[in-house]
Amino acid sequence: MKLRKFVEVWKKLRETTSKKEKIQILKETLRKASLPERIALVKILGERVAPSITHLPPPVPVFFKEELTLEELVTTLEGMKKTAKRTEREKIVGELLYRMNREEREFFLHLLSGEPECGVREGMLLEALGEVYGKKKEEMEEIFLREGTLERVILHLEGKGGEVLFSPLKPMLASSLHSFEEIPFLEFYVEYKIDGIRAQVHSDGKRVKIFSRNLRDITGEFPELHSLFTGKGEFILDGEIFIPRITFQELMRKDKEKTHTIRIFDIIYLNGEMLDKRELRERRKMLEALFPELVIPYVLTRKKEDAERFFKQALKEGFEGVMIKDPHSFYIPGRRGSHWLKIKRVYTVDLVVIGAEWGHGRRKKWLSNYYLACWDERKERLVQLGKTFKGLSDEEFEVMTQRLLSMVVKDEGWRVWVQPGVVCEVEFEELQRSPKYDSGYALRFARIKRIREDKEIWEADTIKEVLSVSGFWDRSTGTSSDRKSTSEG
DNA sequence: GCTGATGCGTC
DNA sequence: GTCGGAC
DNA sequence: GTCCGACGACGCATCAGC
Repeated sequence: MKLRKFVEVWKKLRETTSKKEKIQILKETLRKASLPERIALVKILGERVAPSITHLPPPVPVFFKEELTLEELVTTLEGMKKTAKRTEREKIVGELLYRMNREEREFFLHLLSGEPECGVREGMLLEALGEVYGKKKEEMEEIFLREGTLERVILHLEGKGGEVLFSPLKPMLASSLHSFEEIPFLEFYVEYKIDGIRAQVHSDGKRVKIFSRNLRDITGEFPELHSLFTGKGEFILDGEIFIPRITFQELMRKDKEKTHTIRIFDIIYLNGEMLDKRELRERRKMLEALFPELVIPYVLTRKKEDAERFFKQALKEGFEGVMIKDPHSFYIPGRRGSHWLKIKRVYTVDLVVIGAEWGHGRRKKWLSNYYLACWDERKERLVQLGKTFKGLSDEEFEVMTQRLLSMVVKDEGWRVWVQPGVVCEVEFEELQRSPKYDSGYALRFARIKRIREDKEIWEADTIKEVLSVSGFWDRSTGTSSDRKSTSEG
């Protein structure tokens, strides 16, 4: 499909806000398109195919007569993301620009800014595809869940998919639970939750491939794990890669000699059979028969106290928390349902707001990202522990913005520094060493729990208190902690 | 060769 | 990753 | 219930500019 032609479609999509109309447009376009064109189309509209680029280069003359097609654009952009260096990137973008007319450039700029911005994403594309291939909505969703990407949905519908082994599916996700009281199951699994790297392991008995949470092939990054999975038949497993007793931050460091290990918590495919429609209970049995030594530590119970006990044990051993799972649940790829629940350790401290950034998009009108600080040891100076934009409602943003604006001591345009005055109760999941902040530490997953109107700034915590609350020393020295790191606030 | 900026991956 | 909000 | 936008922390690779 000529790019020029596609841009016409894109403009039509932008012109209407009607979902029905959009689907109609997509349907007609898809129907007329060839297979490669269809794939290019769903990729450009439904995925983030464009790499980001900060400085837009000028058009670079290129002696090339052929008119740009959508397919060429997509393959070029995909190639860029993989291999191209920055200078190379700019050259490629420049060349593409040179070959585009005004309207094509307009579209391309939108694309480079992150998204095509025509109000179409996976959901609508899926519906339109369904109409083209004469499939019901539920059927399409089913296929999409299993295949993971729209491209693979198309191949599936064309009868060219069906390859199960070595084509990754989206891993099942979990929702958060904040207390053990809320566990909704009569009987449930409680498993250790490991703070590592999600891994989907495929094997046909000889070859092994490992995929990340985002379906990237990470086989080559963990050679020491391959031999665990050969000679045991055909299967797909779901698990977590980690190194015992080290923090997530250390796990991310590449230059260490330490060996990775893996724990498995699910099996999705075994010797020719997809197991996603088998109950977890059954899958667990199969997994245990196949890899007894690699199964995640777990208990099966009806008692919430057991869960709590297991949670404490998990923390003691340096894990992140526990997962609670319904033994009767299916494996639903890509879904964040209520069949899997996670309960993680959280810490709470009182911090002072020392600055804020203006928001973007729907938060444009508010100061929406707050700089958080605690006292240094002598309570002489406030030192920053990172920032957060999470936890406040729209209403609270409004109030906070006005309040902070009245306290500005330095206005830098995109952000302001304010006189310390606002104290917040902040929840976070881990204290990390920071190369960036003057405190030397940063909070991971920080969010504001509430504004402490009742507290003066000198009642905020010191760095020493933050360290102690988060059990930082405990974990790095490997000694166990009895502190009240809890999920129940 | 160093430093800071930028992009992308993990969570 | 988390969170609030929109659908 | 589910999805989406708005953004957090780090480490690593790359590269521009010195």
